[in-house]
Amino acid sequence: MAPKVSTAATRAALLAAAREEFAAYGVAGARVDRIAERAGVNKERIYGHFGNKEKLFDAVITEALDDLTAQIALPGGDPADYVAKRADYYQAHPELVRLLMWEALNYRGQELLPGQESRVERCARKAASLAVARGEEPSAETARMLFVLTGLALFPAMMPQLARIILGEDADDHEAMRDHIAGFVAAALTQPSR
Amino acid sequence: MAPKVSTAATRAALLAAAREEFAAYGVAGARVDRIAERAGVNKERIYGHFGNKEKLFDAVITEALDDLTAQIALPGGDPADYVAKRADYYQAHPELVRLLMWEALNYRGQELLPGQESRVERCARKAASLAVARGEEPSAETARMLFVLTGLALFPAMMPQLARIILGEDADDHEAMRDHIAGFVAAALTQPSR
DNA sequence: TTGGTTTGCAACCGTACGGTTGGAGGTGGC
DNA sequence: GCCACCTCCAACCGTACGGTTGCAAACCAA
Repeated sequence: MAPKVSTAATRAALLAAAREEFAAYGVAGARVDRIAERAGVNKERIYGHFGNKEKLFDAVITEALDDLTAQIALPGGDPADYVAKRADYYQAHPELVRLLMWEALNYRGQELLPGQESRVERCARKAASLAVARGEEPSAETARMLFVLTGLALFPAMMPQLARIILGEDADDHEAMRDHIAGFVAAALTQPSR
Repeated sequence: MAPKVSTAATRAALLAAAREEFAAYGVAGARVDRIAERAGVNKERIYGHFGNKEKLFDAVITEALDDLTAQIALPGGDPADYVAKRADYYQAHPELVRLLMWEALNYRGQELLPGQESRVERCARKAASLAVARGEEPSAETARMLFVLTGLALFPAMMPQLARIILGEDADDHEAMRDHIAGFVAAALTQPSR
């Protein structure tokens, strides 16, 4: 049998190369030749390891976005600080933001891919952490709050074009936007919950 | 010369068909044969009117998103109500939301397309309206506030997959999410501005 | 030592796709 | 009435692309 390390290394190289290619171009725009070249592996190996281009995309999405939710810390006592840190993280990792967007566009109306259970679980723990920090029981309302905080953190990195239209030259001032969002969250959450 | 009405009708049919196709599939995934078929026009007419597939996409983006900003009313005295109405609008028009996302993914790091001046101008007027409603002078801060309100309204329609992960079955409860967001905005904006 | 399995490669295949071409019909100006 | 121009069509073209094939090398178990 061939060395397992080598087989695993081939697979890892393909996933890393595919992540870059799919982040930049999406499924339809990505090219399997470019992925193979970037990985330094023969393109037939993509079919050997993953089956076809779309299954490779599924694998990239599952792995990358699971990694993403693993990296993001639990909300602590300060939701404004949490959102600011997340906004910084997303700004620093636009390729992950773009994968989230390709995910949304590509899997519209579909069930979650297999393999996303831990991603769901981590988000449930984040919502629970947020509830506890607010002295509340976890509920649908705290899940919505987590979703809204996630949206506030993500949106600037997702929509640079819209930022350019609304903000003009200020669009590039990430710190100002991050601080504005943090202030917005602080203002919203110093009120007693509705 | 051929009847202008007929020429304009061909162009309009192509744009309408292209809007649906690009909203669903993006540039790379869209098919010019499908666009022509949907428009009931020969595919060569796409090249006659627009030049190539990407220029057709540019035309669709410019027209559709200019229409979008024209349709959205100015923020009035109640930003929470404004955001709720916009959230409802985006939920009812997912194809426009998707075009915004394709725009963001496709034109990363590029200058705005020619023809978007009125879109920029309308957004400037919205930011000004928001400032006036708050008894403030228009400033970078009110532009950021408009951007944040836009993000809050858009995010649920943009990220149904993430909604599914964070909210589970509640992801389909648009009214609950819209009201949560409106409450969040009301709470944030009853504070004196920082 | 041999045979079977696994992994990987170079070369190749078929077609789906964006785009082009040659010609037809209608219209208006002279 | 003729010619030039505009617009549109059916048929076509070349190639970029996802995916496949036949074979080689390495490894392991018997």
